[in-house]
Amino acid sequence: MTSPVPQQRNYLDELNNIQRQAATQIDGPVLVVAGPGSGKTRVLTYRIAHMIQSGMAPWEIMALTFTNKSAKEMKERITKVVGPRGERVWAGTFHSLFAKILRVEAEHIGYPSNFTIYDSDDTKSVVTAIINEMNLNKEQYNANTIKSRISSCKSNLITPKMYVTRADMMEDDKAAKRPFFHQIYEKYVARCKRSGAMDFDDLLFRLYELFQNHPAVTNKYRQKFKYLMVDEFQDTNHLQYSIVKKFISYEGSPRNICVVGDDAQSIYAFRGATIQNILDYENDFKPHGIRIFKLEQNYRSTEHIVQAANEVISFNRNQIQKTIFSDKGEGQRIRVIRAITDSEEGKRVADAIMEQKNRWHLANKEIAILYRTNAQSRVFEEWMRHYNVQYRVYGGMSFYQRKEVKDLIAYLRLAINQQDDEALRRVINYPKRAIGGTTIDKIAATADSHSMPMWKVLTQVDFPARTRSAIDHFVAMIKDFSEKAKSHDAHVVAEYIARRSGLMDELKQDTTVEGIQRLDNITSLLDGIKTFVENDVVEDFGFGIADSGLEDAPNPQSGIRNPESAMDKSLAAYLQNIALMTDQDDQTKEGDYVTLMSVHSAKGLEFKSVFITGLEEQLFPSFMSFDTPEGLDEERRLFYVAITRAEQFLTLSYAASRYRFGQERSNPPSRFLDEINMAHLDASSPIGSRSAAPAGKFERAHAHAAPDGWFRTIKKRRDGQLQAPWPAAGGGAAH
DNA sequence: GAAGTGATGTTTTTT
DNA sequence: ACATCACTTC
Repeated sequence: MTSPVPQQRNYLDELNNIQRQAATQIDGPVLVVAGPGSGKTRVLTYRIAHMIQSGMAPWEIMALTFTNKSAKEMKERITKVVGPRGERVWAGTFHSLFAKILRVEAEHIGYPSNFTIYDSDDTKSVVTAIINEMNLNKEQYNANTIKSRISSCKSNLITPKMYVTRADMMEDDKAAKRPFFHQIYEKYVARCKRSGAMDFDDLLFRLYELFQNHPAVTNKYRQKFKYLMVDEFQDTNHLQYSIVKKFISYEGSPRNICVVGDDAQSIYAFRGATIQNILDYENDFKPHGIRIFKLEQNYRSTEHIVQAANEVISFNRNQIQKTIFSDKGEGQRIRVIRAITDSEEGKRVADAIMEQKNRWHLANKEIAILYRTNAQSRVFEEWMRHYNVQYRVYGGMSFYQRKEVKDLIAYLRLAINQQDDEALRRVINYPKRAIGGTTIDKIAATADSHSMPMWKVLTQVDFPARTRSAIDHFVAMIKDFSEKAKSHDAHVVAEYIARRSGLMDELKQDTTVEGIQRLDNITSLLDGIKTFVENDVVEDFGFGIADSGLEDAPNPQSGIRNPESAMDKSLAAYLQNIALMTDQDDQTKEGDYVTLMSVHSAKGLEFKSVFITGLEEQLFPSFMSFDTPEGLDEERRLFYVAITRAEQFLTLSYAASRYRFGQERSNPPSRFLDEINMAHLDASSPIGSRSAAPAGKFERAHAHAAPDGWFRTIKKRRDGQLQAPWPAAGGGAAH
C-alpha cells in the first residue's frame, strides 16, 4: 500500500489471449476452466481490477473463496492494481461473508446477532451428548458418522422435517441399524438454535433459508451485489451452489457471474463437494449465453511434469476435455526412489534434498515433502533434524484446537453469549468447582425437557445446597465477565477472565514441560488478542457506512452498524474474527524452511522441488477409497494435484514395507506410478518391481524384463492399447 | 470424583 | 504407535 494512486500500467498486457478474454468478459455468465498453474488467480484478480477500473464500486463485487488465505491474497493483488479501494471488495470465504450477512439479518431467522459459531469439536460434542442422553448404542451411533451425515443432509438441503419423508434415507438408516438418526438430527438442530449457535454448515444453510423465506432481504442483497465470482468452484457442494443461484438467478437478473474451477483438482468430494456443480452450471446458464474459457497453458512446470500429470489423469473416467501444455522446456525427468522401509524412505528423501540443495542451490523454502496422511511426517522430521535442515510441518493439531486455548475461548464465548451450551459445559467445572457429572447431566436433561439453554436452568432449578452455592458462584462470575465485556476492549476482558476464572492458576500448578507449554499457549492467545486490539485494520465492506445507502440494522453488540467495521475492539468482535480462522491463516512467519504437509494442504501452492512420498497401494491410493470407483478417481486427482505442485524437480518415493497402526506391513508400489509413461522418468527409476498382483484398472498382460533389468508389467489401457511402461531402446536418461 | 486399566480404531479436512 | 474412551476401583 505504498502508493494510494492506482497504477496506470496496463495490467491486461500481462495476460495471454484467453486469460484476457476471460478477464474482460464482464457481462453475463462465465465459466473459466483453469488447469494447474494456468494463471487462474491472476485472471480472477485482474478481472475484478478491470471491473473497478471501468467504474464499478468495489463493494458491489462479491468474490467467494474457500480459504481466508486466498481471499486475503486476492485482495492484496487487487489493491496492487487499483489502490486501497481494492480493500473494499467483498472478498472472503463463503463462511465468513455469509456470517457477516447473517449477523446483520439475524433477527429474521430468530437468532441473536452475536450468535456463536460452533466448530467441528463443538458439533461433535453436541452429537455425543445427544446420543448419550438418548441411551443409544455408541457403536451403532458413532458420533463422527452421525456428524458427517448431518453435515451431508444440510449440504443437500434436507431439513429434519424433510428427512422423515425421504423413504430412501430412512431405509438406509434402518439397514445401518441407526433408525433414530432423524431424531438425533432434529434434536441437534434444535439444540444449536436454542444455544444461539451455528455450525459451519448453518452459516450456509441459514443463509439459504433466509433467502428462501424473506424475499425483501434477498432483493436487498441481489441489488447490492452486481457481480459475483466463485473461486475453486469444483469444491463447492450442492448447498453452496444453491445459494449462489439465489443471488444470481431471478427474473430480470443480468446474471453477472463468473466461476473458476478445475474438475481435475476436485479433492474434497468426501466432504460433499461435487463436480456435478460445474456440469449443472454449464447447463443452467446455457440459455443465458454462458461463455466458457479454458486456460490450458501451464506456466508453472516443465514438460515432463505436465505430461506425467496429463497421463495420470487420463486414467480417470469423467472429465472436462482439456489439454494442459507447457512451453518451459523438457526439464528434468521425474525421479523415483524405492526404499526398503519407511525409515529408509526418510533417509533417502533427505539425501536427495541435500543433493538438490548442493547441486542446484535450492533454498529450503523451494522444497516440499508431501504425503497422503499426516502420520507420515514423523520420519521425515527425524531425518531433517539429522541433517540439520530447517523444516516446518503443517497440519495436525491447530493452535485453536488445543485444550487450554479452547478452554479460555469457551470462557470468552460464554461472556458474550450465555446460551452457548458447549462453552458452558466446557468450563462449568474447569477449574474444579464441585459441579460434577451428575449435576451437569441433570442440568442438561432439564434444559432439554424445557427446550431452554442450560444457562437458564442454572438460575431456575433447585439443587442441593452445596451445589446451589457452587452454581451461584459460577453464575455470578460469568455475569461479571459479561458486564466487563460491555465496557472494555477484548484484551482487557480476556486478561481479566483468564485470571479471575482460575484458569491461569490452574495451569501454573502444572510444572511439567507440557504444562509450561500450555501456559505459553494461553500467553500467545492473549498476545494475539492484544494485536487484534492494537491493530487498526479498517475492515469496512462498504456496508452501512457511506457507500451502499442500504438500511441495515445496527449491530447490538457494538452499537456500530457493520459488525466488523472500523475499530470495533470488543470481545464480541474478536470472537467473530477468530471463529473462522485456522492456523494456516496466521502462519505469516517467513523463513527458509522445507515444507512438510499433506497433499490436501498443498493445493494451490507451488515449489521448485516436490517430493511425493509413500506411493504404495493402500496408502496412496488410500485403503479407505477402494470401495468405489469414485473413491479411486478422487485419489488419482489428489495425485494429480501433488504432481502439479512441482515447478522443476519432482521426486516420487515408496517403501516396500512400513509401520502402520503399530505393525509392519508390506504393500506393492502405487498403481499411480505405473500410470506415468517411463519416458518421463529418470533412468534409475525402480518402477514395476511389484511382486503382488497389481490391483489397477488395467489388466496385467505379460511380465517382461525391461532393458535396465527391472521386472515390469505391460499394461493394457482402457482404450485397449498395450503400453510398455519403459521408453523405447535408446530413449535414455537426461544425464 | 479421580485415577487407573483394557479394548478399540484409526484419511484427507479450505470452514 | 497412539490416542481415546468406557469401565472399574478406590
